[in-house]
Amino acid sequence: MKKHQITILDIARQLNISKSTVSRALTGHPKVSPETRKAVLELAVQMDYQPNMLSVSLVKNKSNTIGVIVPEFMSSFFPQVILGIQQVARMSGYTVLITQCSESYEQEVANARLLLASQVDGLLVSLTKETLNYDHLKIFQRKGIPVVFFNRVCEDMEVPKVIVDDYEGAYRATEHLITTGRKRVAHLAGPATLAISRKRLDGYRDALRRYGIAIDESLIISYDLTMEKVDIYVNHLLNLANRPDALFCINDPTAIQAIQVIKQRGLRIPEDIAVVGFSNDYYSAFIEPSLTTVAQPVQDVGSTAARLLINQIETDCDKPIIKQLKTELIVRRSTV
Amino acid sequence: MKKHQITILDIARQLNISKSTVSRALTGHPKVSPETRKAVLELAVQMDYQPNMLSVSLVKNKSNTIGVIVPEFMSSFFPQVILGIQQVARMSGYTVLITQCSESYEQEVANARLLLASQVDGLLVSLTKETLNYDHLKIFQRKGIPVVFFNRVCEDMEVPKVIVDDYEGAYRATEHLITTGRKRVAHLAGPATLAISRKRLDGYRDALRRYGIAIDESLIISYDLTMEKVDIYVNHLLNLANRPDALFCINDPTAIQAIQVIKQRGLRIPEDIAVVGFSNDYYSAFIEPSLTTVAQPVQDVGSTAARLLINQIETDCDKPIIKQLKTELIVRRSTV
DNA sequence: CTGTTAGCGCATTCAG
DNA sequence: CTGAATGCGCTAACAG
Repeated sequence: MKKHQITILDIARQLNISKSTVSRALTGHPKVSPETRKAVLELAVQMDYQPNMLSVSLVKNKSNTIGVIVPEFMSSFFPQVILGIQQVARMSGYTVLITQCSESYEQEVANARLLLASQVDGLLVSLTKETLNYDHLKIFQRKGIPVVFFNRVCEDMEVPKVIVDDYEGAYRATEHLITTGRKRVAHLAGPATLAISRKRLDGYRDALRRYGIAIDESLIISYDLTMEKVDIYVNHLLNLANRPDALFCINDPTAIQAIQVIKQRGLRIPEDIAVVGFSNDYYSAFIEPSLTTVAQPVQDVGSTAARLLINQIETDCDKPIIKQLKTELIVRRSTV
Repeated sequence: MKKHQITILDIARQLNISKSTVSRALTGHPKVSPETRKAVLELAVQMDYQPNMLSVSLVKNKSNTIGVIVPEFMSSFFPQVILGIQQVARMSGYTVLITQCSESYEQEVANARLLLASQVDGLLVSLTKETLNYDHLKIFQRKGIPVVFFNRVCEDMEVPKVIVDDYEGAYRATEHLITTGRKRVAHLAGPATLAISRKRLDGYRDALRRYGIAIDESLIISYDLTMEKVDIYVNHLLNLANRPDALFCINDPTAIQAIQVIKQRGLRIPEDIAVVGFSNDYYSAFIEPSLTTVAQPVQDVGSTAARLLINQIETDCDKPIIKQLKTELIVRRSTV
């Protein structure tokens, strides 16, 4: 069976009037007689008429679509962000085209091309851990398509960004570990390519400094966010002659994995070693011991990013604002 | 700044040749001289030319887009399924347009209209818990747009479906509880509107029957999947004069929430009461105690559904196959 | 091999 | 208020 659709022409013929009148009636144009309008509208619903968005977008040079590029879909973080995005997009009459990169730069480039070809009116991006070149995103700017970054932002581009205060969050987390008596706080950091990794690392460092604790570089390990590596690095830390008594992890999945390793080694949490994560993922409260973590306003990240973008689309004013949302330390049993 | 794009015309003018030749060169048409092709291709990349998919889709009456409607985005289940979908879609040259309903029927209808207007070539759907009327989906059939259901399927429509063997999974889970010595197995079921709820309930019932255990209706509670209710119902079960010694939950989030309640009441798991879930969500292994659950091949659900759909789009043969994927019981510490 | 023409479905001129 | 005509960017059929 072939794809068939009802067009304006079909309903124009039925009613024996011109296409333009039908179009006007359908789009709520003022200059059309009440009777004609009524007749058109009724026939339209009766015939299951759906305007062809492709045509509309083509002729208006506006697709009412915003593209989203996220690095991954495994953790609950990005799906949640997307929830926030969709919410405000829908309210403003935009469709959301979601693409996902599985942390691959190549995939990110491919997704960008795709969204460009799809004529999105704006782009919301969070980078993969591999991304170092931004040409595929700069094309959007050059073509006059607004771009807004969120979470994993690009520091090379002068566009609006939505982030959380990673520095502050990391500082508070580390401070919490110190003030609860820990002396040797290790940090399982993210890849240095990501600004969030660097900021969290800075927060960690500054907290130690502030409390007069010498920074031991052997306690800082950067890794690529692949879960298998966590086992290796945590075991390495636990094998150190002068074992750490606390571990601050770049995110919750990392922390949870670390906890598994620590428990397997027969060490007690938090007595032998305290653990804190970052993000407050949905299940972090349920694991044993429940995880102390830095909560981010996940959906807010999405909704503010979308708001910023849509505003830019509709007003053409593009101040490269950086919205920094607050984090909150959630203390649970992995530290106290 | 206004949105501006490079068109075939632009590159045709630069090269002083006709638009059709450019088009042919770009689409890899055989009948075009190597020099022209080379020149066109080079200029195209140099100018950042991106074909306008809206036009292409419009003229070909094919958007190379498949629409996806999922009921929710909070748990990791649907994002994972989507991963599977995207994988095969991308390989076959399709874009995926994802929509999410927050378990609202109205939202589902709105999403369907949107996808229809977007001229998707096919539709992948998993129903919300509220959906009882399927008119918004039948429109696709009527217009000759293939539809494939997955996970939460519609029994009223004769289209391909991808499900897991819910009955079998539930049966095995219940059997496991019985053979490990439980006599009073309760079931926290999903809403009867969903076929998966009914099938899991049937599996549960049949397992009890098979082992000669009388079914106590007071131990079966159907609920609407809103987490807050779990506390109420679990407490109710625990307050029964003849308390259950096992609890089979419709899914993992429910089971995890139930575990929290049980622990708060000071009961031991699995000694006082065993718990089993369904889905094997990512974090189910990490909670305390780790959760015995029925694993589903999540990504496979997505990929097979996508394969079924694309096959239907491209061959026009629409046997309403029902693919039933296998489940696997994962035994962890919440039961033994 | 290449150029010309027509038309996808729609919104938007411009004339009545 | 309504109809006819134009074009969005592109492909396909038809002529050279």
